[in-house]
Amino acid sequence: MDTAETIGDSPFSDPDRNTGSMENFIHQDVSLHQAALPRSTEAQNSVSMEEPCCVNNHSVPNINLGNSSNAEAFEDSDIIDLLLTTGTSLPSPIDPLLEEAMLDEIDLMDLALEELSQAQSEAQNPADSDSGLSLDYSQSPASPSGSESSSSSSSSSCSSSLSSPTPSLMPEEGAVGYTHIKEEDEDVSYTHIKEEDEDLGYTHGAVGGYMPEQTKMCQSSFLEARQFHHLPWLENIGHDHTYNQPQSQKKSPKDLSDESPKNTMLEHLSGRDEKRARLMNIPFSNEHIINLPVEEFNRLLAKYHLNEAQLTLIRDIRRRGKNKMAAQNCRRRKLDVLLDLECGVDSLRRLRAKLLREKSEILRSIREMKQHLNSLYQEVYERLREEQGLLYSDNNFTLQEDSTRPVTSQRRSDSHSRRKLNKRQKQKK
DNA sequence: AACGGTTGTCATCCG
DNA sequence: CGCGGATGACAACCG
Repeated sequence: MDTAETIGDSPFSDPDRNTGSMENFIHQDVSLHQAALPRSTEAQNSVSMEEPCCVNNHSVPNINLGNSSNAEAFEDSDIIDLLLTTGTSLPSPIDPLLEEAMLDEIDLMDLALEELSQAQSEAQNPADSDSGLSLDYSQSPASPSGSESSSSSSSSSCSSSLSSPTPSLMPEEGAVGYTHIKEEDEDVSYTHIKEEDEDLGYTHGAVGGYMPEQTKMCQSSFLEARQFHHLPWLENIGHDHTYNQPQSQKKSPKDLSDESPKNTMLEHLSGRDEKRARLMNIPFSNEHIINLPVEEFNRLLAKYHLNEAQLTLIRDIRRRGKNKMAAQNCRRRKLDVLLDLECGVDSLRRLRAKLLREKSEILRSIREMKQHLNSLYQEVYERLREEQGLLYSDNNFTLQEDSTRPVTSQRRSDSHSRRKLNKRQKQKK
């Protein structure tokens, strides 16, 4: 069952998410295409969770299956009871009504789901397509690992057009650090440090914990949600899984080319720690302080004769820098978890709708079989009556519509009257 | 001006 | 024990 597979395919449990990500995309595209096709009876059953999920409740409230006016009106237990009782000899008078009502409800649900799918396919025009969006990720610098690169481009496809935070351009804010240093502008040249940097062979992005390998099932949901509600938080999420890269590398060409006075001012204001480092004559860049591995970091410290204040500042800078990245990772991860949960909810909703639809199909076939059986009974009874018509009156037969055993009781009464007749004949003898 | 979102930072826990 | 990552909490800033 594909739905079960999809449900079990939790983004957290998939060890090989990178390879599966593109397949998910293909599936989604196919599903979208299918969803846009005219609906057929068979197609109803093909609704699976491969369709783009993460349809937020708030974005399409009319499909909320939790709505009592919708398919929820038929509780599962009711349907099961219905299924169980249809096999009994007592035809429930509400059976047909219930079935019809349920079918109507399910049809309404189908329509709602179909409308949703069409809205999704319309939202994903070529310019907005996932692949198109992912192209923007070519801007992002080489990631520490190839897998992460592919992961980021695929899993965060819906977000790449979104404004990725460029902290390097943001003014420093928030709590004040441990070392309070009077901030003055001093022009300390780093020219002599460059050579040292190259010797270190330091690779950007070596630091970082969260290696997101998750393939998001719900990329399109971002587009949807943004399209329908323009949720501000969604505009900044975007599953940008290039968490571990130094923020200076995450600057897009657009940012680099944007040399407006405001940005230059921000650039100037940014880097409180950078200024402190200059003030304290720290002989290497903050980027190195933050991103170097411990061993190389210690080696670097050993190369210079630094006083206690300088060492303290360097350690603070390193700690703050690492924690800054960790906080960013943490927040993005939190959003990912949230989105995955939404995907899970949506998948379960779809599964529930599918199961309800299957149940209705089963009920429908049961009803047809009962009608067929009834007609067979009637035919048999007509032939019996033709053979022994004198024994029965016409009003003796009343076919009970939609009953499983209309003739059984009839047959019982027939045999009963036959026995009476034989008894009378014997008495006459 | 109030408010919600974003971001940096600190404190703390944990491996 | 120190280090580094994760995360809750807080504050500053922004739209």
